[in-house]
Amino acid sequence: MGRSPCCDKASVKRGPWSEEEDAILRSFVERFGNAGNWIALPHKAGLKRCGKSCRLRWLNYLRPAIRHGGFTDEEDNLILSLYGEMGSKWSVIASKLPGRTDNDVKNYWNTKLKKRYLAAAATEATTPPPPAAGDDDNNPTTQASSQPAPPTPPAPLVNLDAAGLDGAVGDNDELLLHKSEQLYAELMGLIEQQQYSTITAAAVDAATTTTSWSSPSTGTTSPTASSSTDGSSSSSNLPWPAVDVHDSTMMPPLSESSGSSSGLFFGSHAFGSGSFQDLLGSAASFDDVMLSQEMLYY
DNA sequence: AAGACAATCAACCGCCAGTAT
DNA sequence: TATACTGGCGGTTGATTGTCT
Repeated sequence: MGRSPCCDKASVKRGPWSEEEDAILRSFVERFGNAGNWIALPHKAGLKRCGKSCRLRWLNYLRPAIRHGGFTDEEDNLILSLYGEMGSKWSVIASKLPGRTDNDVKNYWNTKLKKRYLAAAATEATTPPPPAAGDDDNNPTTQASSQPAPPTPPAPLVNLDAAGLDGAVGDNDELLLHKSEQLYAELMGLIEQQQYSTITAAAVDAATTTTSWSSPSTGTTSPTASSSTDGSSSSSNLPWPAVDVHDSTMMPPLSESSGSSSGLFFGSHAFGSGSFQDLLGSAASFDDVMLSQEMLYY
């Protein structure tokens, strides 16, 4: 039997992510996690993206404490050492390098380290082998000892399904409205801050050096700022505490999804499935969408 | 200045393993 | 037990950027 595709490729957007999409995905994941299901996430968040694409975007780019580029000599050596031990187990290797993704390590290997490795291997062929694996100089535990900041108490996550944010309107309308208004305000704050991120990035980087981390056992968050080496927006710009979902298994479990969620509230604005993105696509700018409030009520 | 080439890296693809039903 | 579904992974592609001629 053939394998069913994870999404309808004809109806999902592909290619580079826009700032608006990043903002939506970031705000959604930091608030709700992956809602228990990456495949269903774009539907709930109003993104016309494949769930796997959302997951990849979050894990490789939007996740807090991500570092891009600027590999240190220590990291180089560790990658070379681990590759020699286990080969192209990029996820394992990346797990030994805080803030690095498997994709980054893989790209770095293919573009830079591979040549060094092959050259070293060629040299090694004519000389005695190096010390066995497990050398303390490359001990991952030692590497991890420089890790950041202890976790701090988490911000409570809103349970999307339990809160009825799937578009259903029940007796707790006021509660929903309140939560929705908060979300809307937060999203607007994020967008506004992103407009100035270029200006403030340098100052933020200079002022923030800690990273967020969380406990898998508790799914707690560490709402500390993260530095960004490339000047891109980071959780430090966010108006709410960051949820660390370094590993998706760390995400706090949400209640069972009904599977029929059909929309999401931002502020007093209810977005049906895909409707938010529909508006984005038809508007001249993201601001146009937000300013056209009457369009958002339905 | 412009074209060719190389390097980089975000994103996609398809497979596999684990889990739910 | 069989099947379907999802998350995760490694390999690969292709657009963009930088460098060289």
